Amino acid sequence: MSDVAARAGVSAITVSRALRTPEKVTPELRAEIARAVDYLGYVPHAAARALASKRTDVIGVIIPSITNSVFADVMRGIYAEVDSTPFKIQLANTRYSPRMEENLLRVFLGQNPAGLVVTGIDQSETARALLEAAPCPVVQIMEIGDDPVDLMVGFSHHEAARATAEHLLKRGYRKLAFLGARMDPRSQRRFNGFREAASAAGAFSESRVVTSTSPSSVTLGAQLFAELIDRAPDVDAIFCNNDDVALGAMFEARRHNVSIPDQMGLCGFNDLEMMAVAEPPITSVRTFRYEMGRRAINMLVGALDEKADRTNAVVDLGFEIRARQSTNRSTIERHSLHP
Amino acid sequence: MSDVAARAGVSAITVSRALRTPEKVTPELRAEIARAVDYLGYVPHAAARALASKRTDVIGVIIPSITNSVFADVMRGIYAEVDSTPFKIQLANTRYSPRMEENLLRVFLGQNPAGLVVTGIDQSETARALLEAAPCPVVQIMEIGDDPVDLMVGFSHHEAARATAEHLLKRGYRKLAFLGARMDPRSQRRFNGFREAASAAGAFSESRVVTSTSPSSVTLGAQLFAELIDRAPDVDAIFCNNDDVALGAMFEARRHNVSIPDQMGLCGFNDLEMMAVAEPPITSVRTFRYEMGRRAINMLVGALDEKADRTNAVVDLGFEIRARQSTNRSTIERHSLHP
DNA sequence: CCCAGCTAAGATAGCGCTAACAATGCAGGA
DNA sequence: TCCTGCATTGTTAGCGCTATCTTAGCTGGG
Repeated sequence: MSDVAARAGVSAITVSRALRTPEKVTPELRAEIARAVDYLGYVPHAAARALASKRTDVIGVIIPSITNSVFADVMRGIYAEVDSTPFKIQLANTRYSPRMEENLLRVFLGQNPAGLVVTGIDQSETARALLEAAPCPVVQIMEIGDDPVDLMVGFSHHEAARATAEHLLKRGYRKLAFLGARMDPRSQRRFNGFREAASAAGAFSESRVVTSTSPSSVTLGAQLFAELIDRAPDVDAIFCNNDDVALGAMFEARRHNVSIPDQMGLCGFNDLEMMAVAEPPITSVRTFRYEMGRRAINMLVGALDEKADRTNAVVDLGFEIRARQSTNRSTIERHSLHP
Repeated sequence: MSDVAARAGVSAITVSRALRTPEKVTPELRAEIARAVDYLGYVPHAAARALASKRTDVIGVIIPSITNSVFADVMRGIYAEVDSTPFKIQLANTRYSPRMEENLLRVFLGQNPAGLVVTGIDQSETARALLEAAPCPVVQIMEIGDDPVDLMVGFSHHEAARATAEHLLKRGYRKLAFLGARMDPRSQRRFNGFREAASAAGAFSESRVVTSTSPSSVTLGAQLFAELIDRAPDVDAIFCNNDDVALGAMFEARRHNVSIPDQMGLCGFNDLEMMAVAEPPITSVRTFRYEMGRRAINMLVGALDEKADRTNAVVDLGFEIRARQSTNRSTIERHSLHP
C-alpha cells in the first residue's frame, strides 16, 4: 500500500480511505490513486485489514449437510448475490449435529464475521445464546418461525404440506400416503402438516407412512414406494417428502405397472426443474430456494447499513403448488371410485 | 492469547507454539496450556495469524459455474476432505470467463492462500503464468493433460467419450447422435472423442449432432431430443453430453413413443445416482467427481508437507461405462437390423 | 571439570492495515 | 483582521499473532 501511496504522492492512510471510503477523498486524488493501484496491480491484504479494523468481509454460512441437494440451490443464490458485494462466503456443515453447530458458531464468531447465515430454527440453547449475542447480523433461512434471532427468510413447511394434502384431497384421492427420507426438523414439520390435513378428512393412516433416516435419493424413493405398496396396497396417492423420492417412486410405480395418476396420485416437494418435464409431469410444491439464498445475503448486507430500517426482518417467501398430470385423476376414474 | 498465557503461567509465544508446533513444547506445558485454552474458550484469531505468518489456512477453489451440478459433487468431496484439516475453502466462479479467472487468481494470490484448486487445463496465458509463479501448491481438476502446472487430478474426457461411442457400436447401433448442452472445453473434448470413434465406424453424421449453449437441464434434454428426431429421424442411438440431458431425452422419447433401447439406444455421462433406478435404467459413464474433490485437497495438503515426494503429481481417476438396459438392444432386433 | 551442542522457553520486533487524533487550508462571519 | 467551522490529508499507535534472535538449562565427550 505504501508503494501505491508513494506513486500517487500521498500518504498510506489516504490510499486506505480512497479504497474504503472514497467519498472522503477528493476526486482528483482518488483518480491518481486508482491509477497507481492499477499500475502496480495492488491487491489489499484482507488479513491486515481484518486485524486493524476488527471487521472481516466473511459471511459465515452454516448448513446441516452439503450432500443434501436442497442446499445446492440456496448456495447458488447466496453466491450469486454475494458476487456483487465485497463479501466472501465461508461455508461449514454441521452434519445435523447441534454440538457441531455450537463449535462452528464459536469459530466463526472468533473471526468477527460480517454476518452469519444459519439453517432453521432448531438451534440448541447455547447456539441460540451465541447467536443473540453476536455482534453482527444473523439470518435464519429455510423456514420461518415466531421467534427470530434477528433476520429470517423462508416459508412454513407445515402450511406447505397441509396445502399439498388438501390438493390431493380436492383431486379425489382418499387414501393418502407419506414417503419421507431423512426426517430432519423441517421434514418433520411437513409431515405434521400433512397428517393434520389428511386426518381432518379421514384420509390418514399410520400404515401408509414410510420413512427412512437415510439421506434422500431417487433410489431410496423407489425402495420406499416398494415397501409402501407391499404394506398398504390400498393407497391411492402419495405425498413425497421431496422430489428425489417422488422420482424414484414414479420409476418404481412403472415397474409395478401402477399407472400414475389414475391408479395412484403422486406429488413431490421442492419442484426441481425435472418435475415439469418428467413423463408424466409430476405435481410438486415449488419452494424458492435460490431466491432464499439471495434474500438472505441481501437482507444481511442491508442490515450492515447503519441507516437501514429493521422492518421486514422476517420474510415469508411462501410456496406454490404446481399441479401437474401426476395428481390429475381422470374424471371417469374419479367418479367410479367416489360416486 | 495473552490471557491464556497468563493462566498457564507461560509467555504468549509458548502458547503460540503449543498450538502451531506442539512438538516443540514439553508435554506438561502443553497440557497446562490446553487446559487454559479450554477454560477460557480461546479461539485463535485467523487474521492476526495470517498477518504475522504470511500464511493463511484458506484454499481457493475456482470453478466456472456453481449452477452446474457436476461441480456440486466435486465440492462435496472437497468439503468432506477439508473437514479433517485446519483449512478453509474459499469458492469463486468465473462464469466461464478467462478474464474473470485472472482477476480471481490475482485476488486469491494477494491473500497468500495455502493452496489453489482450478478447473481444467484451458487457462489463459496470463492465468497460467500466475499459477506457475504461485508460492503454493496448485491442483488442476476435472481433466488431465500433458502439461500440468503442478498437481492434477481428473480423467480423459476424450477417452471416456470414445469408449462410450465404441460401447454403442458394440451393441449394434450404427447411426449415432450427440446431444450436448453448454459446450465448454471438456464437453468439446468429449464430442471430439465421440466423433473420432463414430467416424471410424462410419456411424457419424453432422446432421445427428445437436448442441446448445444453454446450461444443461432435463428440460433442455427433452428439447434437444425433439429437435434431433425431427432433423434426423434415422438416428438409432444417442450419446448425451451428460445425464440431465439423457433423462430429458428419455422422457421425451416416451412422449414420442420411441422405445428405449430397441428403437433407440440412450447413454448419458456422469452416472448420477438416478440413472440406475430410472425405468429403463440408463447407461452412463461413471466419473469420480466426489473422489476428485477429495483427492484434490488430499494432494494439496500432502504437497504442503515439506518431506512429500512429488511423484504422482498427476492422478488419472479414469471412468467406467455402466452398461444398462437403455443401450441393451434385444438380440432379435439387432439381428433383423444388422443380419 | 569445562565447554560444545543441543533443547526449551522468552524478548523483541513487525506483518499491512485502519482508528483516533492532529494538522492544515480555506470559506465566511464578526 | 481574526476566528470559527468544516473539509481534507497526515501522524501515530496498535490490532493479535509469529519469525527471529536470545537466553537458560542441561547433556555428554574429552
